[in-house]
Amino acid sequence: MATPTISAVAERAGVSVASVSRVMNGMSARPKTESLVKAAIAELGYQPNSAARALKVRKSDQICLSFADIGNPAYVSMTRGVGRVLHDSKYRLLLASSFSSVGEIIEQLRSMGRGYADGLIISPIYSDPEITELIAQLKIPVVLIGTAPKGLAVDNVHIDSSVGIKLAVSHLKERGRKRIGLLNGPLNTNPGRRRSEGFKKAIASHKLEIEAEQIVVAEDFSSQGAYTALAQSPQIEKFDALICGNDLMAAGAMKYLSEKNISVPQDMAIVGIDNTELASLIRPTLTSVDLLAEKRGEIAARLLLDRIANPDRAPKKIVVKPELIVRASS
Amino acid sequence: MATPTISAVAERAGVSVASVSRVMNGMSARPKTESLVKAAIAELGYQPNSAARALKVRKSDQICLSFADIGNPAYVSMTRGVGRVLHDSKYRLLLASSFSSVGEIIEQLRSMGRGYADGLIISPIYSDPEITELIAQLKIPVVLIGTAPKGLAVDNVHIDSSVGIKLAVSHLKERGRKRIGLLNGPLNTNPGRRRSEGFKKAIASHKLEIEAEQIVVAEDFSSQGAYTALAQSPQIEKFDALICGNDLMAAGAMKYLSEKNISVPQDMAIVGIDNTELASLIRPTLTSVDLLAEKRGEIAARLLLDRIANPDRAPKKIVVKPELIVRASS
DNA sequence: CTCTCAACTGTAAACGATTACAGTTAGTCG
DNA sequence: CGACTAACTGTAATCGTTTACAGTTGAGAG
Repeated sequence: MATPTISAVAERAGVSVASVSRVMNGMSARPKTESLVKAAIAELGYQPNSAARALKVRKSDQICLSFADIGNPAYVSMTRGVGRVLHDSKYRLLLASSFSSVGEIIEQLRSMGRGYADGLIISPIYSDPEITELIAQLKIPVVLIGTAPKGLAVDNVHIDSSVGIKLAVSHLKERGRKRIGLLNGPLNTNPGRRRSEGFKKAIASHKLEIEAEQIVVAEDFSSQGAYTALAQSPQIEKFDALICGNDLMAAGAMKYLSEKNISVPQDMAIVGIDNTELASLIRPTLTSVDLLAEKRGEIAARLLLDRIANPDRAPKKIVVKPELIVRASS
Repeated sequence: MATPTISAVAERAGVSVASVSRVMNGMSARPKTESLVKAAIAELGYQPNSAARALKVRKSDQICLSFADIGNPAYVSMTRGVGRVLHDSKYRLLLASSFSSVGEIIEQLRSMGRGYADGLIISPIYSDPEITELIAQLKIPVVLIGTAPKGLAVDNVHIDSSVGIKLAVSHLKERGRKRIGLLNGPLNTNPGRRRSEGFKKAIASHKLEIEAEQIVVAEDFSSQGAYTALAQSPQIEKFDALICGNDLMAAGAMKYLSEKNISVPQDMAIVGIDNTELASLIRPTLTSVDLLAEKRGEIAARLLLDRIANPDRAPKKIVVKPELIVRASS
């Protein structure tokens, strides 16, 4: 009852291994050969060994998706988008998540040289020249989701979250808010940095109408982190609008505010980011900037498949536009 | 600049390929040999080809996690638990999600014979004799999360969700609720079926105190599905308590109720299932039965690693106890 | 009936690692 | 200093496929 090999099938069908291989791979064969082989395959329940095949053809039929933390809903959506596209292809999805340091990303990128994936979709939360260098040296196609370091020739799906913040700020301004805060996550991450930059730019472009602005940095992008950060920044309570680093943080902020009897949106407008399902489930429903993570995952996966099929085309950069979804909180 | 092979390293170091392999795998070697090899590896940036290794040693260093839908928060938590455990091992995590039919699960199980995973953690949403049969025939260790078909000798992590429902019913009864409904997901799924069974049992054991009970079946486990199902079951509004198939459904139900001006918990107590982060973020905060998905994922991963290390031990069944987390909604 | 040639088939050599087995070292002891 | 032995090293076979190349087949033309 050992797992049948291609030679067992060949013997059973009375043909050569080459013929079996050819039938398996859909190359032309005499009808009689084909039926003999197919019968033998069915009888033995033969499944080709993927390692042997991978060794020979230098393809693993796997695609690796690599991001910081599977706990983050935005990455989950991204995974869903990638998964949906790959589901209809021959590729399997290898998840390389939960790296918590630059060193780990580097480690992971190094190990891509072992050839266990035919392509990589990566959304690095940290920027680092060594990471850039490693990505550049990778011999498999790479799609980068997020801010691509200049000079790195890879396909790139980008969403300008600073535009998203600008949408939020303009919206708040139109609603007559004048004292706008940003409750951000850590600034040593790409998303954190870009949110702060975008916020400053947006404020600057409206500076006549804005009376006060402030950035509060939480220790992570969680609801608890947001709650704690607010508790430690009492002056922010005097503001009339708060943009939060993501929907979870917005929910954490709303929890804090309701405990302090600061009403949303009357006393304080709240805008989240990511437009996750959460936004429509909490009360008041949450205005949120949709960064279209699932769609970006889909696009990235399609770009990758396209690039695998067509390795020489020039790298593409696809820019996705954030959308502001206005609900009751602002 | 072709990828260096073990022979290149051997040549460079002036030793045989066998020695290189031995140094790579930590077997004893003369100090001089070891340093020569290590230097050559570093100079060439050698990474062993995983397919060649897999072919020879018949191990892929991959573990497959297979479940219905990556969109479901419970599975996401599970993935997180599995991921955390595997992160500290040599195994990579292969995700096989999004099967939408029995046929697809079968297809997937079949392909496990290709040897691309050393172990499988599966949480099948449907039951089917053919699935059972295929799992039994698999030559790699399997851990099943969920209800194991009798007679199937695999490691199993089980949570008795009917106990969870019982906790919820008892709790509601203690709070004086007498007309209790269950807003369930589809009954052709394992979770759906078990929730209904548990509900009926729990009601039966309290039947003196319960005046009315009803099961409403939504078309899926989503918040939208729950919302729609409630809208189509007006009589349920007369009930004074509603247990929901998961937290998302509970949120959907609460949305519907608030639109109908039925106040929670005064007019209607709500209990969710899964105790996701959502439960503490919505208002009123949601009482929920924690099915400990993340913990189950962790346990499953550990069971699998243990079984890989120790293939002959008897199958274990680990039963996890659901916990009722009481919050404001009940 | 033989020849031609296109279409198919089989043989055997890869792919890049691991490892049994035999051969080589070099250290120790008398 | 030589013999013995334990420890290391090298050669070559092997894992299960794919595929180049050469060999075979058979249908159709003459």
